[in-house]
Amino acid sequence: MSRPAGTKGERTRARILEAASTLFARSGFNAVSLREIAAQAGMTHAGLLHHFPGKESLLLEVLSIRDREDAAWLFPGLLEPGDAAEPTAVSAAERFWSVVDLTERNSRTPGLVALYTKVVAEAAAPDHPAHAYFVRRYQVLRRELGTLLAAALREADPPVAAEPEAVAQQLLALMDGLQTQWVLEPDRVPMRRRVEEFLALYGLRPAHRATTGPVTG
Amino acid sequence: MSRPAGTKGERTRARILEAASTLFARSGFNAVSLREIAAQAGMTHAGLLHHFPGKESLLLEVLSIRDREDAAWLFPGLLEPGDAAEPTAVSAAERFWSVVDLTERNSRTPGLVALYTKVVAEAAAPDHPAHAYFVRRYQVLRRELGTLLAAALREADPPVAAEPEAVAQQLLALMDGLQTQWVLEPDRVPMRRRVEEFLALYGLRPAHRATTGPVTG
DNA sequence: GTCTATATCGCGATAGAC
DNA sequence: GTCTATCGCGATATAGAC
Repeated sequence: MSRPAGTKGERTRARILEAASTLFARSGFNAVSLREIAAQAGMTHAGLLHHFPGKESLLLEVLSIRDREDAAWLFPGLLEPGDAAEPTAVSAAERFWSVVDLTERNSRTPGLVALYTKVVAEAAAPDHPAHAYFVRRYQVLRRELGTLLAAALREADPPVAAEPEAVAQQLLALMDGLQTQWVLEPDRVPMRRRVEEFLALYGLRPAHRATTGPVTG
Repeated sequence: MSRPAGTKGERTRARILEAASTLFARSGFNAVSLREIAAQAGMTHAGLLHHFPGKESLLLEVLSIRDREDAAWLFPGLLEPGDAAEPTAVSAAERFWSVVDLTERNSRTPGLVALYTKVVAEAAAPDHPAHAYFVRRYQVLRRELGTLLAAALREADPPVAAEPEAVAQQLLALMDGLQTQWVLEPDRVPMRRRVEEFLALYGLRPAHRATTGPVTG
């Protein structure tokens, strides 16, 4: 909470991001104007646009911070090798199921889930500022999740012969698609259950896990 | 191609939709202005907005026309009972696999797929003009696809005991999620193959189908 | 009544002065 | 690094034309 270290520009950026994060989470994307965000950060909207090229990129930055926090926990050592938690403290199987837990976590922040879905959809355009980011994101997730899945499939009840990266791609698609439906109709879409049913088809079961609460609430 | 029948207002609406469809498919959503669409339809942008409440709803209408064409073929008799093709000309199993074929068809129109994904994402907001439409769309798809799946599961190699609507929900989510990834990286996402792998887990295989080309090219 | 146009608003984005 | 000024945009209200 204390003032972040760094240059004045970096502190201003952080101030803007905090204001944007609060307002987006509260009111969505379209309903919030750059002028509001700028006012909350103590500037005009043109001043804000000196730090971020546009409104869309502001949303992307807010979401990718959250994304990076998740990734740092799930795949320690992937990003900044600095101060990640002890790398091999948890088993591959445990970390795999914590990926599934993200589904549950997302259920608690429907506003941001909807925004994330929106940004992914718009990033389809090759010239979109977030395009390269999402391409890389899915590549990394497929590979890392595939590695965890390979281990889990070997340990499965009868070991299952399946291409881990293909299953990872299916799993990521299933989770994304369930989120789309869940955002529309939360009560009719038991995300976690559908994911577990899917994994059970490959012989993967949650086993006896404590309610670890693996990711920051 | 000849002038559509109906009142003047209906003809104007059709003219606007044709202009919008052309321009959206060519340049996407954001890059096209209401003023351009209106000009191509021979009016001012305010005149256009007399027929459609906003730009978003214009896109929704364009996409839902296409959606309705698909639905009319897959689930004859669901909508206007007027002149649908002979209802029981094809078996449930055949119609089920033609749903999967839609995935292939979509691969040929990446621009519209991206727009569709974008609209679904934005329709998450309960007050969005398309919200009710998509809620109903997924309800109908789950139910109808569930019915087809129930028949297919009974005929499966060893008959599979699974909740048809739950499998339908998984299948729809998988297809949506695969589209998201495919739009970003067409070469790395073999949609059709992933869907078939998934259905094989439930004992469902395409069997010996001719290359029917079930939906209008 | 049905349709279209003019006028005005706040918006996101850009250019240039300080 | 922040501002003022300006642009075209989507949207709304309201008045006018058929």
